[in-house]
Amino acid sequence: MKPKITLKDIARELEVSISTVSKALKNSEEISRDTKEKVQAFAKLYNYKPNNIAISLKNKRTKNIGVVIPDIVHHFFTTVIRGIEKYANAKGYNVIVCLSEESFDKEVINMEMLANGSIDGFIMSLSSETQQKGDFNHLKEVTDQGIPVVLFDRITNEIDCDKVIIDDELGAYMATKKFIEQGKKNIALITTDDYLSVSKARTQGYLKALKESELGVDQSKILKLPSMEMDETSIKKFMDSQELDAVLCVNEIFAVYSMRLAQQKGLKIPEDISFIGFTDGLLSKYANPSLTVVSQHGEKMGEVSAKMLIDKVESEEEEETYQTKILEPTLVIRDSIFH
Amino acid sequence: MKPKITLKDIARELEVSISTVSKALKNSEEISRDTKEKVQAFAKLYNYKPNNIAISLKNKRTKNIGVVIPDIVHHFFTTVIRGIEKYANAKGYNVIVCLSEESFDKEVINMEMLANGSIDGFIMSLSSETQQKGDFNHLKEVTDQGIPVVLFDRITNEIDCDKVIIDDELGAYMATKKFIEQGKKNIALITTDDYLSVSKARTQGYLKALKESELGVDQSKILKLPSMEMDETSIKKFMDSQELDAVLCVNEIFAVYSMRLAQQKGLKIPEDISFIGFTDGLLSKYANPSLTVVSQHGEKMGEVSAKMLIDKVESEEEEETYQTKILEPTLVIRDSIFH
DNA sequence: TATTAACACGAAACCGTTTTCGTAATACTT
DNA sequence: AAGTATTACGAAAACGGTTTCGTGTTAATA
Repeated sequence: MKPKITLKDIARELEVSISTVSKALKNSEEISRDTKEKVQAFAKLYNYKPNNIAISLKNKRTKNIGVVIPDIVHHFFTTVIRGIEKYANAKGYNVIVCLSEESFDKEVINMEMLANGSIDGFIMSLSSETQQKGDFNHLKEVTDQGIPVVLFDRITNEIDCDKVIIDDELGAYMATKKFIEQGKKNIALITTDDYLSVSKARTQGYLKALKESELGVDQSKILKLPSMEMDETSIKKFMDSQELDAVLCVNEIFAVYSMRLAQQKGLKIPEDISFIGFTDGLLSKYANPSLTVVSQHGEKMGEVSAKMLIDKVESEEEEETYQTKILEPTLVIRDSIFH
Repeated sequence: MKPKITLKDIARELEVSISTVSKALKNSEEISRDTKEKVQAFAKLYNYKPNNIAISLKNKRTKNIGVVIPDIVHHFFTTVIRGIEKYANAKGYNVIVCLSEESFDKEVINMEMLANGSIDGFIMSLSSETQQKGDFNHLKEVTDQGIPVVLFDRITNEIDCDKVIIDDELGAYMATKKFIEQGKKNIALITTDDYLSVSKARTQGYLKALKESELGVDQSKILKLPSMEMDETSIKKFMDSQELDAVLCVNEIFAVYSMRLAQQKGLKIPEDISFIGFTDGLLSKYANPSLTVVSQHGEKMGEVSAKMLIDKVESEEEEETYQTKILEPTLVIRDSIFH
């Protein structure tokens, strides 16, 4: 057990003042060559490293960023974290991850825990409960205190801050259009209630593509589930009640599950029925057949979010100008549709 | 913009000393009822919250725990994090996540970043590069400084600290035994080189089960890949060169991919060939057919690790006694084998 | 030789808390 | 009335750094 050594220890040992040690270690011009060498050698020998907490207190900067997300088991959030981590780490920042588990209360508690000095800024995606309630006071409090916030994916327009999203409407539009081009006539949508900002946008994209075509919209071909939670019964009932030849799903799990239902009915994919999902995860890649998806570029989204946040944290000016970055989704073509 | 209020602000405003404010807020007996009420009311009005950093500096306790893992995109690690987060959060701790990306250097850098006061302890799983090199000096340094460490899943015996693993050997043994019981004769293993502690243990379980049976071991039925990275070519070559009726894989991706290869050859699962993987992730559940797996109970593992760490962090005594918890794996039976 | 400049360093404030200890003012004994 | 106990508070140190400013010593200048 060799406990951490402090400036005071070095100062005592070398019989100089703490200030001298501090300056010597920073190679200050003020200190003589001799003293600097002595101090630096001693510091290296005893492996001196400044205490982060003390520096944070002095600088009022922690070099930590708080990430509050609804879930970590979903591939999309996982890749976003990776993107954040990558950028933040390169800039010398650490990432504190908090999970709201889709709960408003947990989101609030997590933010309060972090907002008292632990972090320099937040990157977050709203819990479904928060979007449903429409209560964003916890965000307002934080921004009021001057703590920078970047919202990604699940955002709200009621808070002024930087935002990063993908063009979900465009993604769904592209996917639906693809179905139409390939001659599909009965195109279903499996989504969730509109309170989730992403689902709403995706539904709009789907509707837009259909309205532009001669097919038109058939409300009975839209299944709105209460949440992103898997609900096998509802999906099965929906799939059984319809004559479909294409299905667009708001995530990859819904898509893979409904593919299986179709296969069980003896339908051939993609000849009889085609599928497209959202989120380019492991599931899509290794499903059988592999699933065509709208990729959300989670890692990129994480990097962009981290860059926006850190830029704001490190900028001197107090300009209150916020931007919303919209990333382009891309269609990753796999075997669940015609190539 | 209303910046954070400090004790000093309250003291100035109320014309009392900082100490009085501090004590009043803690409901100290020393302070008169009048003063306490006045201070508390003022604090509530201005939403005073103590600064975490200052408290950390004073207490030499951050209430942060550092989690260093090789990867976050894999389901197993993701569930472990969730388990850690859940337990840690309930205890008032925050979780700082760092990714080593299987790189030794990143692991070292991450630990050094955190070891200078940012965290009270580490929970980690070694990067493959670290296990390969066998260099654990960064861990030794940290434990030498008296920082508690809990190692999970990918561990080493060269460091004295608490450890949490599942009985990988048993898991593989159970799976292989299952194949044998179901009359399978040509049982393959797709794994990685032995430097990965988990792969080594799993291989041993596989070998043990075969040696106990009349089948015996056939080295040509074992494929050792250089890492957990997907290597489609090698797996395809291996699967093509063998007459197999059962395959045990060291993760779910290998398993799902080799299932697909078998299906492409026209084999029926599980009649002609059965599959078992490790890791009970989304992939296993939604694969077609669904994949039987050895579940590692990641979330449980995370909770146990967090509990061990926090117990150590909060214990007064400096007992240098370490334990290794071994969790039992379970077989989750799905359609890739006979029920 | 007196004045000034350069050099090398230390004292002290500061970041925001907690906590020990000292003490003035009041209340209680005898 | 003198001594003691209690109450209610403040001063100051401490956590581990950074940074400003002051100062004693030496060297350069007039």
